[in-house]
Amino acid sequence: MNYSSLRHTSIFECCAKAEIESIENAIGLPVKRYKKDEIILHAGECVENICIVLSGSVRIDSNDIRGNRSILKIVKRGEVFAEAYACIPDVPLMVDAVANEPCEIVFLNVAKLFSLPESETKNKLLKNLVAISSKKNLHLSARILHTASKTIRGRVLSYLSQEATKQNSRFITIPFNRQQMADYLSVERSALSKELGKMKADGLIDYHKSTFKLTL
Amino acid sequence: MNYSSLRHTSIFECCAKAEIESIENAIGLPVKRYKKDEIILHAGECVENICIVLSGSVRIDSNDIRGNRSILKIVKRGEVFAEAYACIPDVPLMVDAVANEPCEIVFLNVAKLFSLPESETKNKLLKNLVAISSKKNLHLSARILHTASKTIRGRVLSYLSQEATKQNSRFITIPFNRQQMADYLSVERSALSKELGKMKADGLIDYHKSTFKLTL
DNA sequence: CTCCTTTCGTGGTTATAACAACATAAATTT
DNA sequence: AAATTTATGTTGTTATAACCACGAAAGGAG
Repeated sequence: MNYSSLRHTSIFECCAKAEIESIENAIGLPVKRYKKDEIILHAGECVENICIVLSGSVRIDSNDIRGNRSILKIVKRGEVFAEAYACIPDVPLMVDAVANEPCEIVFLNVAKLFSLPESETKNKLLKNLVAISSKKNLHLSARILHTASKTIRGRVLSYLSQEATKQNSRFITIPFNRQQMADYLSVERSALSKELGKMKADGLIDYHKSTFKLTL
Repeated sequence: MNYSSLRHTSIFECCAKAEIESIENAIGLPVKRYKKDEIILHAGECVENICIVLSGSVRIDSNDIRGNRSILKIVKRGEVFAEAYACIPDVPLMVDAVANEPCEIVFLNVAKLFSLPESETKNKLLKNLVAISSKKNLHLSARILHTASKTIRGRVLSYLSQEATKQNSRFITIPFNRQQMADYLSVERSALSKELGKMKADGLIDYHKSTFKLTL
């Protein structure tokens, strides 16, 4: 097992090598390698493992009934996925998890983790798990908030305002290009470009690429 | 303290009276009463307590920059709110929590809970916390999925399909009236009514009030 | 530097949803 | 049961965003 990589994952944060070993001995930490585009988890199946991305990256695909694929999320090295499903038994996956590039995934069985005798290490893991889940919660809630407005302008303002608050500045840099920003706000790219242009003309914002200025 | 009510909350699920008492002795479980429409948590403040609804109900309000109020959620008796914020220190609330009717709220300090020595009871609470958070996660993800489509029809189908899967039947009852369904899908009520009518005409669905039939 | 690819903005067209106003039906109150 | 309120459906109008096609700009690779 590659402990140095594992130590830098969100779920094993603040764990020493010995602690990870003790977990491995107690409940096992199987690793699996996947080729690019290989499916790691299929929609419909039930999972009982938290999946940890040791290397490479994974994309979470939503495939609605009529074959409309859309990428919900890219899970990067050190991050985890499927943890919510793993913590709620018997709920079938709504999405696919696919290797976005060659990757190694470590599987952590949650039920076994829970049934472990109390220990400092177990406690750390649970704490980390709560933090991961809570953070994701806040992100999901924020996105819902930002896509609540019926107009593109409203969505953009909602999103940029929050970013401005977070970054504590009216000059903000967002982690998206136009297409990604459009996807995040659930609008069409060119329509977003158009609206951003109008907002600039109206003196609401200024921008260049992914840097924006809110002219309050 | 009203232990019998507390025992039936999601966070204290499966805890005996003695266990709750031990938690109360160790970290305290202050209770506060609120009048209808009294603000329990203000947007902008940071919270460190999980808030437990002992009686009454609480509504989570989003007030965007331009005074557009919208009800994000009603938290009922036995449920908790603000838990995600409480688990991630120093993140300011994006929403208000307001007493929807006279209510009693119990406050559970997460940091204190985490720093408690390991015990069976602490373990139960953490497990419950993970379950609560994970469940909420799945709900939020589902909602994002359902509002991803750009058309009302797509959103309705996405939502109803999942409900059909969950309820394991093509006859489904949803927990919403039209207005609530429209809010959930982020569309306008009358537009939703219109589209539902069209979908019925197109033979896709049948419905009466809040019961639907997917004609696959 | 040139070629190629990707990203971004623009214009025009069309589909769609928001909005407003009203009608009908259902539920609640008295 | 009548009256009031609330929920739902309907119609028409208008604003808006999706969609399509294109061109310009930026970024990378050879």
